[in-house]
Amino acid sequence: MTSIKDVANLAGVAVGTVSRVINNSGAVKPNTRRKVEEAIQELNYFPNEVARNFKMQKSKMVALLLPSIWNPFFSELAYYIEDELDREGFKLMLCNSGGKPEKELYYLDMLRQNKVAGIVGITYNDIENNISNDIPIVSIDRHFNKKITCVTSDNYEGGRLALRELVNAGSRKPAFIGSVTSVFSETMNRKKGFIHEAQALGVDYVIYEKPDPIVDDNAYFNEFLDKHSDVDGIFAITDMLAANYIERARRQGIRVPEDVKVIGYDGIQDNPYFHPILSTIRQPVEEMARMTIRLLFSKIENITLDQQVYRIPVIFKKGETT
Amino acid sequence: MTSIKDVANLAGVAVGTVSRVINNSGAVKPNTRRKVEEAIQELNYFPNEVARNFKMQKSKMVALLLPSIWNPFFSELAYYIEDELDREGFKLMLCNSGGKPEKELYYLDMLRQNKVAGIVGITYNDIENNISNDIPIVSIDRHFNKKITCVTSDNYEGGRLALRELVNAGSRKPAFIGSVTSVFSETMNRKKGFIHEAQALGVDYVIYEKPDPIVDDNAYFNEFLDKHSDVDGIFAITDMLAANYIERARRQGIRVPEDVKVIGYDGIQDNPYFHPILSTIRQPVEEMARMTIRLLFSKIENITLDQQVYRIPVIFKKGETT
DNA sequence: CACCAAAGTGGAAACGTTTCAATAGTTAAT
DNA sequence: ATTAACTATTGAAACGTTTCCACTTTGGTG
Repeated sequence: MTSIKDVANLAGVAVGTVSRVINNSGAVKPNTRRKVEEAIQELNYFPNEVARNFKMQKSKMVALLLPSIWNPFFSELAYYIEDELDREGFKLMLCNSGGKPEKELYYLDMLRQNKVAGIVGITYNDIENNISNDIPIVSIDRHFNKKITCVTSDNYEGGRLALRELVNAGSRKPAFIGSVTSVFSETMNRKKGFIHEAQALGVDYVIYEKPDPIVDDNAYFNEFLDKHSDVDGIFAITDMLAANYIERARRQGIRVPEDVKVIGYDGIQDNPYFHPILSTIRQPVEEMARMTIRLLFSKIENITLDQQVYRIPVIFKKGETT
Repeated sequence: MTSIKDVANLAGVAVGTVSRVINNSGAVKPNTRRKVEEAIQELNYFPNEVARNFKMQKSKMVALLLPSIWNPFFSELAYYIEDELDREGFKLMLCNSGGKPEKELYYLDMLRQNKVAGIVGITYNDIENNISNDIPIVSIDRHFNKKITCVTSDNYEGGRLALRELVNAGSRKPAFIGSVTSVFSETMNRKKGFIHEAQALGVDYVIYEKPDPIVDDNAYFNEFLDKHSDVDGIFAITDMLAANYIERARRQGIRVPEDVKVIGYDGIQDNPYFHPILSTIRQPVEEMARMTIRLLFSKIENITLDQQVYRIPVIFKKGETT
């Protein structure tokens, strides 16, 4: 492999000079620069990024640690994250943890050994104490404490919005359905917003949560449909859960939206080919992704941030289910 | 940062010895090993992977270069690819090219500079001539020539299977719809199989292709629906196109599957919550992903492969549209 | 007991950069 | 013509490993 030394030899200058030409650092005479550039051309030289990373003791690699890229919400997020990283010449490393704590820690260790510049974490477990202080992290939808900055959609307002939209659509007894997740999860605020708005409006409501992880999906839904036959509106904590509910309700002869209005959360449907087209609280995925990376860049550059949690507004996207 | 030297000092041995302990290479007395391990513990030392990569002139990083991770087919693929890589301690770098040739080349350059161990390429353009020989590549669904090994589903058999299933479902005049893609694309064999099987069975058929990229989607479908009102079966080159067709047909009062049977290709629906549930030729995504990586490992280890193209069998997955 | 092979260990070179102190070259003012 | 003040360049050290050669120790054999 041709190295900076070969270029220096051919151009008749010292390696330091070549380095300065490549990096546009320090002063170089136009004439010298030309000679060096010619040598680079001639030898088809390109800098060894690995050697650079080694010398500099830092890389332009950011890791995205999430449960599964297969999840459409995450894959959209990943798309924009990669795009934003690329704008600054950063690269993305993808790590699927499966949501397993031990795998999360395993990856965290690996990332430390690989001296990544930063981490975007979407984790189920509290990684706060297992991460060395020197590596910047921004998490999405999980708020641990001040070491890790959190970006999230405005779950609380989303919950309020969902309740209002259900009521607007005619629901008299709306229900929130979801799974109990980590105490650190920001998504629980969807429930909180839902409840508060129902109370503010004086609306009767139901909360129905399943323990996470799901042991018996069928049992969960059957019990719900049995117990709460008077419910005429559903706010599901995710679009997938909403779709799942609708499918099961349909089998029991419950019509959506005629009998029951349904609103999901996420906005994963980006094409109108599959039905039902969900009414949903749309997360501004692109904005979240880009903000996450910009915050991460700030942390990498040691700029202290003024907030611990950044909440991005959501919008209601009307589909066929309200 | 604590280095191998600190460990050596504390343990009272030479750096070489510590290295041998860490890598289990060469002989080390049990007693010495213990001392070193204690020092490692005490200092909370972990090896600097970047320095290692530098010294070894190779990394355990594999890049996945594809149009967009947002595409559900690719995100499933990426999931399994990462999983298979991880089994051998390899890491995955994700690159979205947007299908743009210049971005593909830009990434290829970057990957070369970063000395990745290998590349999985899902590209729209012929990258064959723009890649240095020394970096192993396996491509998915694109067959350029012998330098790049190709993994693909058995598109030809998939096409034949689709035709047969349409006929079985009662179609008398099936049509193939798709976009004209790169000549290197293996996916064109879907059409070939479809045609051959139709001819073999003596069935009347229609081929309707749109130029890629799509300039006017509406015009495309309107023209097709106009011109070919006698068509009673559709084999769409992808599931997304099938779903798109169904939606448009529905608006014109065409019922699926009563009036027209539809079969897609890919098998992207992994949950039964959204309708229509497509009848489709399911690509064995997991198997393709794992085989791709195993072939890549072989190339990395300089094992010569016996084939240029590896075709994996597909299956017909019956949905609601036939 | 002397010798030898094998096992264990030390030490230094090398990988390709960047950076920095030291040196050389240039310009402009006296 | 000398000097001062820059500008440009050189050359070497350093980053944290691995590897290889040379040296030392160990254990077994004649």
